[in-house]
Amino acid sequence: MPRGQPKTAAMGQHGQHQLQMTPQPAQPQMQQQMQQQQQQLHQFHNFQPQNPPPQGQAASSAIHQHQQAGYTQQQLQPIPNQSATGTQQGQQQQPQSLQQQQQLHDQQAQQGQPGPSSGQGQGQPQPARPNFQMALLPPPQDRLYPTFEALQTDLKAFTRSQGYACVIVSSLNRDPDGHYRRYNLCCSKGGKTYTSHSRGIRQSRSTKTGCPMKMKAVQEKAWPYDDKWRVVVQCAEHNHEPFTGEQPGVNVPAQFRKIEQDGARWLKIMHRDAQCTLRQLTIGIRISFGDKYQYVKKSDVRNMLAKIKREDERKAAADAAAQGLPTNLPYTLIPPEHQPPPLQPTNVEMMPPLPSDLQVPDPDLESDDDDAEP
DNA sequence: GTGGGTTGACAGGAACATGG
DNA sequence: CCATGTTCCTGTCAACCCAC
Repeated sequence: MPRGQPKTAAMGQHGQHQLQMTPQPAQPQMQQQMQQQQQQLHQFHNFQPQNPPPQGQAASSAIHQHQQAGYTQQQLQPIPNQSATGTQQGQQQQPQSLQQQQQLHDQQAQQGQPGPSSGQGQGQPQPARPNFQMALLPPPQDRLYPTFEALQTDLKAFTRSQGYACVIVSSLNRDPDGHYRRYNLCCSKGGKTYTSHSRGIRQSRSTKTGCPMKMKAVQEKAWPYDDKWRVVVQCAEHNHEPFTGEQPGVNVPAQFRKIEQDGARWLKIMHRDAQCTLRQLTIGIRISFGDKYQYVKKSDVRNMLAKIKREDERKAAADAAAQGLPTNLPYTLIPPEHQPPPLQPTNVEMMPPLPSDLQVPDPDLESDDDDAEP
């Protein structure tokens, strides 16, 4: 939630928010646009993984990574003059000094242009409302996946190359085994609205922009799907810039900063055994896993260490409980040999039955019908 | 700069409503 | 019955804040 901005502005209905950067086409035009995009993607139906581009050719590490994942360069390469060109350039221009980047940012700020993430050509007049749509291409819809996990993995690789992330909005339509057959997905900048319960103590804000992009992942039984999973894009529009990845953690969706089991194990060892500091761990995990954790922030590492600590404590408590020991109680138990002997059962005198004139009928044995004859 | 506590944001599941 | 949308709840994440 942007600071000082009413919730309804940031989380408004689709197409009504202030951050609408893509002009809303008429409905038939949008359909045509989507069809064109799909045709563009369709020509890669039988694609083969490409060889890495030769040295010196403009190809970011992210593109290379997703080529390895099966995406062609053309698929991943946004159309020139779009913001994503700058996005990719931003990733390519890593050697550029922070000072230079700051100067560029300052120049753009003075010219009223978006930040370096929007990557406009220098010295040329820029449109006030750039269209980021081609940079944020929707995922291909012509692919079938054996599992939802496979779909998710492929989707994640594609959306990462396009500068956005997808999240699950809801899951539904369970089969007899209890497995979901459909997931509603959306851009991480969109999705469900959130009614804040903030008491104004913290200056926190939502990262949502009310992005209308949405799609669904469905497992369909009928031919030609044969119980396979596929993606159906319901709205391809975004209302925000793609994330740049120019600096780790800046503007990068949390979904691409998530530390998985391998990273967590590495952190655990380096923190506990090597006694590395938070700063050392952050730098270390960025460079030790290739591009996988290149966007991880210091706060991500700290939160992961806290999670590891919580899990360790939980495990220790579970082990203690399994041994019959107290877990997290503020006291300890007296050993059995020091406890007093158990009390012997004693005979308790029972109450005599009530006299007949003091007895009342049992309500449970009565009829619920008040009008019933006795 | 770092570690840790605190607190708001939000992902995801579940239940329910609605309409074809 | 199925598809879709909405709301509520809970656990986790993200980031603010402060002491050191």
